[in-house]
Amino acid sequence: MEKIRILIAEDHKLIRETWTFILNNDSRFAVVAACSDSQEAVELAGMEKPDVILMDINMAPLNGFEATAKFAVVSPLSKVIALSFYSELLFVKKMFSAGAKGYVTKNSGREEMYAAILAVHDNQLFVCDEIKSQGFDMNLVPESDPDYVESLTNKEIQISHCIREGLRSKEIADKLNISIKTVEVHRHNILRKLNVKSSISLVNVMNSKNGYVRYSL
Amino acid sequence: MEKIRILIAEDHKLIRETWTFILNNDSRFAVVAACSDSQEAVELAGMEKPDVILMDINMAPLNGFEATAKFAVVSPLSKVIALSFYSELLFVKKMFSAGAKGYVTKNSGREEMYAAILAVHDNQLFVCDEIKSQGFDMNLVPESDPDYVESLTNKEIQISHCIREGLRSKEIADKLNISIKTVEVHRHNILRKLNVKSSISLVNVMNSKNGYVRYSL
DNA sequence: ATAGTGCTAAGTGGTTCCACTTAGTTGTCT
DNA sequence: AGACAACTAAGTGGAACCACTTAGCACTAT
Repeated sequence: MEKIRILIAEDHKLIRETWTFILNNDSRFAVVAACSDSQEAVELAGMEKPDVILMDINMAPLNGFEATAKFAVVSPLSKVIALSFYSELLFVKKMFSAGAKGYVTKNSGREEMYAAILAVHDNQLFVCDEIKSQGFDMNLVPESDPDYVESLTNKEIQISHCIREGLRSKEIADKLNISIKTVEVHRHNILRKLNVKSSISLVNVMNSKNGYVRYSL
Repeated sequence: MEKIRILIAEDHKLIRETWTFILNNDSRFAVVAACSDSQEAVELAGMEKPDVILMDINMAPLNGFEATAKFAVVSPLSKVIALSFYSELLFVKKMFSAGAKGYVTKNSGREEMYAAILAVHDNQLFVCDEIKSQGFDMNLVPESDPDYVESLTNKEIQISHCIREGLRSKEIADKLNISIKTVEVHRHNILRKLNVKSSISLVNVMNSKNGYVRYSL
């Protein structure tokens, strides 16, 4: 039985070193490379052609989505498992749309990680229990639908920035010279499109480095 | 040479199991107990009298400060090392004031964790490089430096973390087993003390490491 | 010309947040 | 014993948020 060859891309040093250590101490696995830089990860994937790539979605300079798309080019047979501290369904859907085969949050156990690696290596999709319990249905991920998550319009992007800066609907309305009701409609549409449950969650999504590309104006 | 006996209190299952595994595979250390509940951690500390306690600062039902204070009662010789994803200096100072002997963020490496455990076990104080690089001076930890800012109380810090994570007052109340009205009072006091006008602004302050808010576009 | 998209905005109704007050309990320090 | 701080929690009132609907106007691509 050949060992499953693994690449780890994770910017938290503690977690990266820890997983390298743990997986290398299990006869089923072999960590062939580990790095904290997503661009480097793409290059390493091209050279090593690992069976499985463990990929934090919160990385630089490429975010998890962009990196996953590049893995498909440089090493199409590698299976990507996304690692994340957050369990926002937005991220899960985006990562699967980008081509990931598994998604594991940091509330998962070690056994769950083993299961994830074995599953994707066996050509199955995998999501951890925490995501499942939030009602995520793997069958509803159309692999071929890049716009599964709707993109924001210009106005929505502008207003999402205002929200992030802590402005209230009334203040945004004054600043943009529109009605507060219009702002509220936009706010509602933003939350719906990004599948977050409150403006505070929106701020977290925007403040996280993995930021959703289209936030730039 | 006796092994250093360690208790791990950490609610993220992945991290808890991982560290249990790693430390148990090092001849210098022995993990005698691990749990995800801070109250349970206090009880375990009383029974096991571990040499070192690795303690996440954001736990329930007791937060890291409260738990650290209790450790000093039930097992005065145990050295507490605080673990945190965040590096706000305010929290570092609070933990040292509460009696912690070390502070390690999750950006630290495995070797740094080993060093921390060995250091506190040898009656030294320890902070990780990330904290040091932010200008934290261990010598300036006067057990009594209360008015740094108008500092938050333990409960307020705990609740501010919950707010940051996007939890609503009701959800926080359920998680901490207190009334929603109590949560609202704490929330109000947090905003007043930190002089921010909304929870969203609070999140921005907390998401920025050094107190200013970055809005990179 | 017609359908589609985006921006605008009003309305309704429920929930949450925010500000502030009062007040009982516990624990600590002097 | 008295003062003080922290935590608890109730109440009041108003503002803001959230969900959803309807609908007019401008622009564009088929």
